[in-house]
Amino acid sequence: MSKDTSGTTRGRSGIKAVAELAGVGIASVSRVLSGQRGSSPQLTKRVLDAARQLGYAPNALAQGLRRRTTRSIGFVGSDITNPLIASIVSGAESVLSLAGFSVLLTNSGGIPSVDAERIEVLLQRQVDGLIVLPALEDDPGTLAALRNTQTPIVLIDRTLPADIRAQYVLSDHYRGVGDASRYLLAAGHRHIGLVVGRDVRPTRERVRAVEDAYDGSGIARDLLVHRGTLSPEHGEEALEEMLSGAVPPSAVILGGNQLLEGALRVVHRRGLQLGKDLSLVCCDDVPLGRFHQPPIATVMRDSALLGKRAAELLLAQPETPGTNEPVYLPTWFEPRASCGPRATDTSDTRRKRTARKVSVTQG
Amino acid sequence: MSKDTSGTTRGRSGIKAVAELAGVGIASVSRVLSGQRGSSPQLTKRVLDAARQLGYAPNALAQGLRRRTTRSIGFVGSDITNPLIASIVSGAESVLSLAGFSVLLTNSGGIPSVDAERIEVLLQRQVDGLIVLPALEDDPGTLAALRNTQTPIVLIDRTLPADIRAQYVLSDHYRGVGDASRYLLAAGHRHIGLVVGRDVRPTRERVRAVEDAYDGSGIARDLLVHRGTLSPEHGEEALEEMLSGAVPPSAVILGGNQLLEGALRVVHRRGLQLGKDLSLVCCDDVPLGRFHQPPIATVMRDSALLGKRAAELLLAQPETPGTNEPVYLPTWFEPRASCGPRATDTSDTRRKRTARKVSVTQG
DNA sequence: TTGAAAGCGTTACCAT
DNA sequence: ATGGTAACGCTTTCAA
Repeated sequence: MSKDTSGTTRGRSGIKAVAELAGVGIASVSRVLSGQRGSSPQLTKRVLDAARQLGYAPNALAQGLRRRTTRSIGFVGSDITNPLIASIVSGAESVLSLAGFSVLLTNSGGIPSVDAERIEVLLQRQVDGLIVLPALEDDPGTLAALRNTQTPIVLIDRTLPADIRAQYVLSDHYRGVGDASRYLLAAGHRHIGLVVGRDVRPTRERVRAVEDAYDGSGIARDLLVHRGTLSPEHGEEALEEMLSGAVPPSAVILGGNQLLEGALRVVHRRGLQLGKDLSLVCCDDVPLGRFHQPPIATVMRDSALLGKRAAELLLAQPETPGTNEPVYLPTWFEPRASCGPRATDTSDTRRKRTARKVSVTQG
Repeated sequence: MSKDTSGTTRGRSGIKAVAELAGVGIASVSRVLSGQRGSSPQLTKRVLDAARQLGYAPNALAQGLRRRTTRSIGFVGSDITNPLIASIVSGAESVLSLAGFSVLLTNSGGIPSVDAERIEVLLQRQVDGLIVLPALEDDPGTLAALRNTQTPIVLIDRTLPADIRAQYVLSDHYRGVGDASRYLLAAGHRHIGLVVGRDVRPTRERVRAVEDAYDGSGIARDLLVHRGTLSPEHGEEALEEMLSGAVPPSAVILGGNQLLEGALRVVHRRGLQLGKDLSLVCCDDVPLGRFHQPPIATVMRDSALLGKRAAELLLAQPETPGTNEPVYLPTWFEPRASCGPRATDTSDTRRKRTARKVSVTQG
């Protein structure tokens, strides 16, 4: 059982054991190991040797308790399974781990009360910072949890009431969706469908972008907005409902990549040909989106960059207390074959050219 | 600045403050708040009130230091951006957070030395358990890091030397890939290409599965194995190379979902029609795989379940010390239109029916 | 039932 | 340059 051939007897040894083995004081061990200068070469060597021999590694809990900093940050998102979120986490983690920070990951499943609870758990764990993508921007519980701390907070793609002390990393959804809308309008589409999620910043920006695109083109607003959750199921339901309506849109913008799968189910079931029978734009890339037949036009963004910037904001915090300007990150429209000119088919006569404005359907 | 309208002055208050405000001893506060019975109703009420009034939340660091358990587990994987890994993490997180555990997430980028380093960091942070998907099964550093601890460890889809004290959650790749192979052989394919990653358990099982499928069907082994990393780039390179070879396979199995994107680039570039010019099988689902034209035949598995089982093993650890049987989880082949019968085209005459056995190309 | 005090493994102050 | 010691915030004997 106990073959101690190796001279290295690793195990649960504390700083005390190192001090004893090295024949020095506990404080000296601490000093040497935390890389502070002010120790003689001999002492340093003795300590280092002893530490190595014991396989000593400091207890981060004790360090954190004493130093009042844990070099860890918490991430609160809805669902790591969403490639967009995964990418954000990945971007943040790469920056943070390089700086010696660890990431505490939490999924809330998009449930506001869980958001709040997880934020509280992470704060109890004394994280040095929080990156949050809350499900809602006005959930009392979530806001209370965020208000209840001095810990630096970075929000991604959300804007919270001004009394919340936080920094923001925001995507310029307005631009990408605006470009997509103008592209569609230029292609002759006059009735655009927009599927969005809950009332958070990206949703508002996207709606505004399409509306402004209509206005800017001097075309009467004829926008069909469908609100729900950003799930494949909602994507399916929303598109089905839109296409079954009295005046189906000839082009649809999906405000979230998770919607695409559901939407494609409808497209395939109905045997629609994208870019011809229906033009489709998706917000945020989906792995095989560009290999779909036809490729799916997409409002792109560098999602890993969102996470990186958020992490950088957190890391810079101590030095830069004042800079509260939100960080804006670009989006851009990549037209692909899923978008085509509006079919000038006979059924067009069916359309009532009433002065419909913006109609909203709850999903 | 300091509007103290609310009676609740939340903040950094410790257990001491609660004790003072309640006019009781520190120990009593601890007892009440950790839900131990043995306190009078009056005491309990006083404590609870004081705690609420101060917005007190215990410091998990101090608790962990004292209790010698942190209710946190570490996850070490290559890349959360891979939907497979994301799904595993998500499965684990759902089980763990329900049990009050937090997850420390780490990405190693598939670099063995980083695996080792991250394991060590997590151990320093005193995690109560580790879920690991190391890049290699025999990296000395990684093995040393794992050996150097009493902390419970669960490995996913990897088998390590017997001297490593760990539990295993393994997918039955043999079955799924075997079924896929038999399907292809039955469809007339005689020369199958297999793209795999590094020499880890899934790779070995997949190779073995195809070989055994040949043998079991009484067909001479004519397998072309391409080894590399499981990246889109390698997928592209591998397929390109295989198809450019003297005797290109008529069917290819991709041993990893990340390969598909690259492979599809080749397919589209060459204008190949899947299921006709080339049959393609992918291991592990890719979001839009079934919506590709034609849909991609896939060796499926419940990847979230891998994470869940791993988490459950960790949570059960204290009670079940002995049970060291690996947990086996199924995979299954879902044939889709990307697989078709072997084309009996003229170029068939070109094939030299030499007694080639298993040829291996390094990627 | 309650509370004082020791101790978890560090760090940082303050002498020496 | 070095080491003793008091905290850090909590849990857990142990006495009362």
